[in-house]
Amino acid sequence: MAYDENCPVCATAEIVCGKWTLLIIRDLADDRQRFCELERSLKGISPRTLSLRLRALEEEGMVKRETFPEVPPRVEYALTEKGRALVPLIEDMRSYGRRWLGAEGDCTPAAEDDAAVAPAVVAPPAFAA
Amino acid sequence: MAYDENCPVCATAEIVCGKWTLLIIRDLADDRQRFCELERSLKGISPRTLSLRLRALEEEGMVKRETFPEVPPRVEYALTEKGRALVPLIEDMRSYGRRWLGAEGDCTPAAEDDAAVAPAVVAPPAFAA
DNA sequence: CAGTATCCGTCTGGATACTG
DNA sequence: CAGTATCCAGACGGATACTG
Repeated sequence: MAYDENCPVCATAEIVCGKWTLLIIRDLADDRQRFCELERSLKGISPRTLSLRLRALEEEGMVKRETFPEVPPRVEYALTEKGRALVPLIEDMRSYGRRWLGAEGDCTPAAEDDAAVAPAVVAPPAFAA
Repeated sequence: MAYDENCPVCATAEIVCGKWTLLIIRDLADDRQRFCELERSLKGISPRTLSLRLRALEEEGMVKRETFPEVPPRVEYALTEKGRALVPLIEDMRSYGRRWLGAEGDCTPAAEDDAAVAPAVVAPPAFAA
């Protein structure tokens, strides 16, 4: 982009401006998530975009990526301290949206849970070529 | 864009995402500004973009436009209550930028004032064709 | 001064398919 | 599951010139 890097507002704006960035932070605010969980809660996001955002967030140090060398590959994403520091910003946005934009939904991953029971494993069968 | 309109965070994000939007709000936070003043403090913005943003902000009810039928045309922009409600968000961003992004500048229009003395009128001569 | 019109490049992000 | 590769459309925004 092209504005003053030294301005704290501008600098934060550059991070915040990505279309899904804030939503990812929001989804990660409650607890760590795996790639596919984010993919589901961020309904409509493409794997490419999610991947890009996650990578950028990781490079900026706001998200921590953890890999588990298991048979069904598992990767979890969580906020770092730097990332968590963004949460109040999101809360402000939520308040604003409710108060001035008439957006009443809560849009939290938990809210759109159809079955609260643990799905345990979605698809344990092999997938190797 | 394409995400949940009912989510307060998403709804606010759509407003906040425009490249210059937040900066305009910030510049208007202190006091009302005219078009050319914004053009100057938002160094680098094109009149087209400024015009578009201002118009959008006006339609969304965050900015109030006031015209003065004077010989050198004068138009001033000011925040509405709805627009002013965005200021705390900007303050959060400023704090974040300072604390985590190492952005130390303040980027306020007043700060980059070269000569504090009133320039009175920059170019009073006629400009009519 | 306060914009608008036109043109055009860039970047973002979606769709789809494929891999480790 | 967790991505990556490719292709592509459309939005965003800059430059420049011109008008009321």
